Amino acid sequence: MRETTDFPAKPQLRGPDRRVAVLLPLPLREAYDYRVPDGMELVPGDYVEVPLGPRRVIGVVWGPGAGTLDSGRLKPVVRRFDVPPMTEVGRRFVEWVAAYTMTPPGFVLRMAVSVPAALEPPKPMLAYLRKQGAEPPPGFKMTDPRRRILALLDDGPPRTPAELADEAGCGVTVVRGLAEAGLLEPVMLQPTRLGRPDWQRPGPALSPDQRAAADDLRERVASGRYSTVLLDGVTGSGKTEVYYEAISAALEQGKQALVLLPEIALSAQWLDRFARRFGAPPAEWHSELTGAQRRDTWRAVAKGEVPVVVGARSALFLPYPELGVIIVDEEHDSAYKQEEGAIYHARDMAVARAHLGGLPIALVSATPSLETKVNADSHRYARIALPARHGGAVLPDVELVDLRRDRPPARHWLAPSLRKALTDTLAGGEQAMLFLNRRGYAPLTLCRACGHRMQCPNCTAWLVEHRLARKLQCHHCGLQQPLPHACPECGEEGTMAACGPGVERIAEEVAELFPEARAAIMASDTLHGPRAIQEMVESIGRHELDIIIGTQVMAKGHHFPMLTLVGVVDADLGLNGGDLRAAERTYQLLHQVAGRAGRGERPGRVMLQTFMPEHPVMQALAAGDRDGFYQLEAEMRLEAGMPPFGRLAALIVSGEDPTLVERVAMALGRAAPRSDDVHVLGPAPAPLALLRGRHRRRLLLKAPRSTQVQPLIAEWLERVEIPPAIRVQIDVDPYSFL
DNA sequence: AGCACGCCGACT
DNA sequence: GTCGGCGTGCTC
Ligand SMILES: [Zn+2]
Ligand SMILES: [Zn+2]
Repeated sequence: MRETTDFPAKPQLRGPDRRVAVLLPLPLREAYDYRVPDGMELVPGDYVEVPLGPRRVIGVVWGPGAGTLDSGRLKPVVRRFDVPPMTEVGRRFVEWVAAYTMTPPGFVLRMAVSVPAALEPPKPMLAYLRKQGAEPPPGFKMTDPRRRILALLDDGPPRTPAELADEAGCGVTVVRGLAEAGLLEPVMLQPTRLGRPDWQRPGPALSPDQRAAADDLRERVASGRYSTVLLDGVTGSGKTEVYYEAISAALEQGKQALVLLPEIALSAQWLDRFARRFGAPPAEWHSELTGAQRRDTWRAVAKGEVPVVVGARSALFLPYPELGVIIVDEEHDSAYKQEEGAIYHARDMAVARAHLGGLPIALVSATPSLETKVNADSHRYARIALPARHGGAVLPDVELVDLRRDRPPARHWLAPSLRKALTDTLAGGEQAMLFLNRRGYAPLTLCRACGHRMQCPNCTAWLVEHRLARKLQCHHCGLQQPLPHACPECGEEGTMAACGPGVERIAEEVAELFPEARAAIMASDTLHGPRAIQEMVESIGRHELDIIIGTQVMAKGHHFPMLTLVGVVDADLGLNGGDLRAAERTYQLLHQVAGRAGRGERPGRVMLQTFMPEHPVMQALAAGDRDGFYQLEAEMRLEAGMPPFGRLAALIVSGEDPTLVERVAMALGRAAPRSDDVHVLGPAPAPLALLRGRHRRRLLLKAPRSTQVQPLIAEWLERVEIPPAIRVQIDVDPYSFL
């Protein structure tokens, strides 16, 4: 079964001096050699434990040893884990991501071995069955909770004490009491696997357009060759049913399917819908999983027991034995860009993963990224366009509210026309949503006496007032402090004033305008975890709420038939600040928000409050002119030589000492590569010039699209000495300038 | 990334 | 006199 023959140079694996290169999940420059002890057989990809200095770490056998170190200094591999080895494709993917993002390979490997506990065999869990024919001992009171647990066990599989207690609504002590009385039969349980999605289950009837799209995708999956497809269709065009067919085709081949979603789009609604189609939910992979869930899922994926994974960007690094298709839903979403640690764009890495693995990938969106759109237009990617479904959603009517004329009262943010629309909607017994992508009560607090502004000491950012929590908060580093009564600058009391609105303040205005209406805030800090979101979503679905005031968490994937009015409180919010993608992202976000209005029978109405109704983003949204917007945006990028028509890479120089940061940044600026078509801009203060106590300066390299920027940057960095107190982060294809 | 080694300030 | 601060450097 376990062959050692696929090593390119197998002699080192056998014979007297057997050594292997082991890549460790640490930011080291290369793999380290280890001696293979007698009796141990290793293949590339094997997960192993090795000594490193005084400690033991896990690693992955990367290939035959380099042999540069004399064998006397080699330490032996401690043990091999009993898990299927990382595949060749998996290892090449780690190397590819490392090379592209200019991250040490070990650092990328760390994302692929993120759950060391998964390498150990699972500990069997204690579970209980009803012991046949056992009678309660004399004096044993058959209480209600005890009876409920026995009844539960009479029909059903063995369950753990925790599960039983949970189902019976009592404590685990009740279960223990029954066990001590000899009424339960203990059994050891292997971790349970959820039901497997069944590809043979018939799907729903598809429209002819959906059928054609689904057939196209099925064929690509069956071909087992790489291709990238843009699946382009508005909300309600039935994209999801179409890509389910691709998943079904991958499972039919005995391969796995991966669905990537922005983290906040991974809702209970999504999972339910999947389960209805395939008879079982997929495995989930996201930041809210517990350690045990992570461990079981990782191990099950490695063993080929998980046919479908749905997850956030890190799901890309799970140990799939043989992926058959990747779906990137909401592919335009900026949440796919990982900005901390290894900096990568999961959508782009997914395309590379598909390429390396020889499998199709579908990028799905109603508002594709300009990158993807241009790739589809130039036929680098295929395109499947899904028209709006007959009987499906009609695009809502989008109106612009010109805040220069239609002014809200002082210290209020809802314009008269939006107030009127809210009144009408409520009178009609329908629901409304007010969208403002800003958490808290007010984004800025200032002193009316001296003008002092409350700023985060660690970041270039205002402190945001959270009135419900009675705190000032920094949204970048998490700093919290109580609201000051007196101005910290001039000492005057009662002069601190809230400036501008957040969702909490909008909720206040709503309560003032519509005291009878049932209103609630939906924001990531008011809803803790997917369960809270799910409860809120159900509550809205049951029409227990009239007005929802929401941030980004409301923009995704939830559909409410009675929600017919969407008011965007500040449509201009993302447009300020000069970000390269500001217009594109604002368009995508507002388009998605608009899609929340009026599905099903009722027409929807969307009102965008703006100070710049003439802005192309607003005009395109109002006119429903998607193609016109993309064309204009593409022309501007082409003109400026910006992505997707040019390439960017950013160097972020950071450190605690601002003068040292500046000195290193200047040295990098002087050593920058310059030629006719490669330019380096900066150093300039980075978008957050101070972040978590570190001062940051940025240099931006701009090159033609065909340029390979990595070698240029590598040479550039070698020309400059970087002191240890300074960190230089490389962001190839920076996404956000903010 | 850890973890040790190492060389200077305030403590039992 | 030691305890401990974290700067620097190594780990096959
Ligand atoms: Zn003041
Ligand atoms: Zn901060």
